[in-house]
Amino acid sequence: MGRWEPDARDRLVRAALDLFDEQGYENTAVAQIAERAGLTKSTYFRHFRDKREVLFSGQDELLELVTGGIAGASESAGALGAVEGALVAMAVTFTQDRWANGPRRLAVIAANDELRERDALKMAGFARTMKAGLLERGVPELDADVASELGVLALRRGYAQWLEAGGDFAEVARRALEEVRVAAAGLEGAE
Amino acid sequence: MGRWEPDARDRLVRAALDLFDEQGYENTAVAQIAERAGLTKSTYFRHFRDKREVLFSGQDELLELVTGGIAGASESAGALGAVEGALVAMAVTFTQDRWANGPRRLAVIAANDELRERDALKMAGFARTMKAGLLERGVPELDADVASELGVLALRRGYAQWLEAGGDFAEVARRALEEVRVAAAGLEGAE
DNA sequence: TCAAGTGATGGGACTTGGTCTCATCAACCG
DNA sequence: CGGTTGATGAGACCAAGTCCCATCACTTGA
Repeated sequence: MGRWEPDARDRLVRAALDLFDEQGYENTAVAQIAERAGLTKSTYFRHFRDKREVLFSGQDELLELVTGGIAGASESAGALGAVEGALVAMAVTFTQDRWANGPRRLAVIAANDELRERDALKMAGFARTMKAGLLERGVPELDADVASELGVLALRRGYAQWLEAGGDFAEVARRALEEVRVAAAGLEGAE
Repeated sequence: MGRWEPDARDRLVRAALDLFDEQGYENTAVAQIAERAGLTKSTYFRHFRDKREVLFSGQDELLELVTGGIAGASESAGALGAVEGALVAMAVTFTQDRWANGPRRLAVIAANDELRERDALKMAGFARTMKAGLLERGVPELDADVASELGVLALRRGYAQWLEAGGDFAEVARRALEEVRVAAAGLEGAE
């Protein structure tokens, strides 16, 4: 059994989420996750590079969408327009069924420092990728920095809103970005 | 020897930075850091909660300055004005002698994923603390989110500029924040 | 002056994350 | 039917991190 059963990766993800949810991240050993999935520790580490990553798989795919979304934005679009292109491009992976476990996943991450750390790194990765794409388009360095940070903020806010209320992710993210843009434009200086 | 020699913590920090610099973070064991500092692994973990943290000590102190700086900003100051208060308040710890190893530290962090991960968490911590302080002042949630993210961006940019060019940190950070503010205000929408 | 107390350290056992290597077994292919 | 491929199992191994207890330097109070 186990051997050659399909979807080893998915089984590991589900087992991990269940166990983290039931008994907490720290009280769960990798060997235990593997066992529940009908696999072994060796196999776990063949699929995920460490204990945290099981909750963050699919990131690479998203980064490619970000890069493509920014590069594919219309010539005339400004920095934020290109960032919007990135958010909209990400929408193809944000489908209801694939993210049914989104809220549980968020709760588990929020409850643990190690996981929040990994989450912060992932977010920084989005920002870095957006910034690189913007620089590629000729956006000045400062503008690229600001636009990518605001883009990640919009992504975070949009994701949370989408998990809560559902709907079309592209639309939700677009609104979140516009919201953030208006707020940023309205901030006054210090003097 | 070693026992009761003063400054155990500082010795550990210096030993760690030296070793990470010489042979890389991954190739350095905690026991080795402790040994170079004339201490043992046990003592190391009494001073730092894990291997990464030795490069990030002093964070709590900075968070307190952030909180104080925001709370202490003048009544009439807006969100960004309060954030500026936080950056200026942090300047007391950014003195040339205490940060002589800043560039080496940055290089070591940039060279390693685990350390960049911790760095991302620390930055997220600054943002969270700033946001909390702004909410405390009655700033709307969205504005607090945007202002704190821009504040952290200004902190990062200002810190890098200060390490490179020196000068008064408060002044450098203030300029960085204003720069970021102007760039954010100038970003156009997507339509 | 000395005995008790305090606080930082040493030391070592132990668990677990993570790496590495080799054996095994199912499926595929000629 | 025999060889190849690719995912898995098994187990040794190292380092991170936890825990507990002994030890020693220094302080305090009688």
